[in-house]
Amino acid sequence: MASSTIRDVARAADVSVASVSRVLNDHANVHPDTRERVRAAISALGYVPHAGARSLSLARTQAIGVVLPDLHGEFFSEIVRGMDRAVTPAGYHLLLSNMHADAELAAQAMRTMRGRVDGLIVMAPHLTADALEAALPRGLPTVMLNTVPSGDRAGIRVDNAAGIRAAVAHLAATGRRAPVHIAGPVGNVDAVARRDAFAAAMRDHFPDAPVRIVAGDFFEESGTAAVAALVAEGTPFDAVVAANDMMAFGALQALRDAGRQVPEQVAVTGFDDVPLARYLGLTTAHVPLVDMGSRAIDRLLALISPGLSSATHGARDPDLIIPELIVRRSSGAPETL
Amino acid sequence: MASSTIRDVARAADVSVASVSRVLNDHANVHPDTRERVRAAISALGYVPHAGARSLSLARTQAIGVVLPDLHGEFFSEIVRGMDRAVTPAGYHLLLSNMHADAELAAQAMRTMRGRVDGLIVMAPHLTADALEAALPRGLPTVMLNTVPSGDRAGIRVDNAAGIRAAVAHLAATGRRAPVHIAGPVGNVDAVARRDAFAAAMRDHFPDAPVRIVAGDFFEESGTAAVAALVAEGTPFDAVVAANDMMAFGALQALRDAGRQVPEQVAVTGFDDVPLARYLGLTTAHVPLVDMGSRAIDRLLALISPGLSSATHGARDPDLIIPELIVRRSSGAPETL
DNA sequence: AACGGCTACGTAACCGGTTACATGGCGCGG
DNA sequence: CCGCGCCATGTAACCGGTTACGTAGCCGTT
Repeated sequence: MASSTIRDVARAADVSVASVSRVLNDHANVHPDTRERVRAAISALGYVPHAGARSLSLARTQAIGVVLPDLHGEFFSEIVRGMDRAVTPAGYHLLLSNMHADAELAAQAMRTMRGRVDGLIVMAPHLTADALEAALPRGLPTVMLNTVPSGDRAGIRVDNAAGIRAAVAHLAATGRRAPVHIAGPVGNVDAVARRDAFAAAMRDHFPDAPVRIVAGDFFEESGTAAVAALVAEGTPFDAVVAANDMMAFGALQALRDAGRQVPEQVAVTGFDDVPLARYLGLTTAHVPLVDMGSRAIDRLLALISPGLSSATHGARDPDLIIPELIVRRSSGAPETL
Repeated sequence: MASSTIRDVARAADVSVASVSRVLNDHANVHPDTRERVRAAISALGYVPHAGARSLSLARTQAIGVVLPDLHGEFFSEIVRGMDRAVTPAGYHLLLSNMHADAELAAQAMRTMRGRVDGLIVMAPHLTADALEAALPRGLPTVMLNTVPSGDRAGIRVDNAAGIRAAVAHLAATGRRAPVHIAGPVGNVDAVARRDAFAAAMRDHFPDAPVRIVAGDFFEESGTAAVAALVAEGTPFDAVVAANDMMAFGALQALRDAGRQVPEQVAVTGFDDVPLARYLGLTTAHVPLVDMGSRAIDRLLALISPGLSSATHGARDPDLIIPELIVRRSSGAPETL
């Protein structure tokens, strides 16, 4: 029952463990007869090498740790899918760990990765640079995703400002007069960048309009609540710029409940372009989520084994992703999909 | 740079590695002064224990392997989310591995898990029982998800027949006359069960109608193609029973393109109830995906440490999940959502 | 015949933890 | 004052692999 070890195989094949190891790893200098005997013993015993032990002696685990704040919604699952896509052909595995908001627990999560993985992808938009730097285990190659740039660590980021600017410019160009912003959680880098970009874009495109920003938390319900509150207060607005798609969906829901026509009376835009956005006809700043995931892995793998860097990505700064605005029904595009 | 080991800490604190280990694991019988010295040395060196080495000597990795065929779509991501939910509080991690269709590669994937994880969750609806049994490493606790029951292994399954029966009965009850089925990939257990259940349900509810089944592969495009083909051939039908939600979405798309009204002219039902289904108003057999994921983990954890089984689930056969039909717009429910 | 070099293989150290067992020092009862 | 037991701690084996290094045997040269 207890699975057999390399020594069992060695005994069965009447050779030393070294020879078994050589056969397993296709090393040269093994006599064909010996190789055959070892192979036979392996399949007779049903031997499967113990990856953990191998990792320890090679100091390579063939695994990549992924630390992220949540697995909710398509946003994260798309990114993880992208990572998986890139990691499998390279012979690596993904070790998932989702961390809680608390900085101490986050540090905990990152530390338990040491000795388990060869590198780390960290998505921690809610941590400060200091907290992060304190939490990261030393000597572990790390790539940050949508996280405050910290020291000289590699990171892949989305140009939040560009996405919001494009949305606001589009609203101005299509004749809207009073956009409001539903912001993401306080303390989240992306949320903050988007909020600031909204304020700046308002000054550029709507210098005379008040800058209205209402709080949200990136979840659908907060979008619904935000719009419901605006409606209840009687605040005038004819466009909603949500800081992410999920809140935009919530906003659409609330607008429907309030009997406001989209896009005739109110335009809605999101951010991320999760798959659902296409189905629901949401205008949004497209972020190549799957691609971001695989790109992060490629970057990390290059860090891990510097030699075989597979032809640097063409672009000038491949680490800054510029979202592209996809115009759909929710902001007035003719029926598509 | 190179991170320090327990021996470095021992040297710095002027104690033996045993004492350091005792401090790390909160063992009794360590003098408070010693404990303090060790703690100081640990933080001075920034020492983080090497989980791999620990695993090897304890023969416990605190990780669960998840082997699945694909990460595409919400189906899998919801399940994985459920797993993560259950695994984190137990102090375990998830090691993802998605396997390719080929049985040999699948076996490979499962084998490389040995020594990396304490248990395995296998979702392999496309493998035969034999192939599976041959591939599974011996002595590794395993729970199968939507997979042919093999030997006495634990497994969690969906009652495919019940879901399809409910859908067909609903269509009959609401006056449809000629349903067609879009089947899933050949060789997939769930797909086969659903197809057979459709044929059986047709005999029960529509004894005079022909049983029309068209091929699909669980992806959206195949649903679109299937309906497009039916329309092109002029085959009469007033209901589409898709073997999963994604194909149902594709069918909706194709129906819209063909100018057929849903649900007036054609009703559509899916299977799974992925989150998207609610947004698009799809009638579907609800499968508690997140719950299935966590339940699989609970089951596995109980297998791993038999002692502390956390109160068996109330139900009589908690391992067979009965889907419940959720009726929405696509089959004639009044406007919801 | 002596020697060098090559091939095939075994021995044992090592990766970084855990822990059974041994040990030394101390307090305490008799 | 002796001996017992307990507490705190150290030594070294072990988990299951990999591999540097050593060696035996064989061949070909000179």
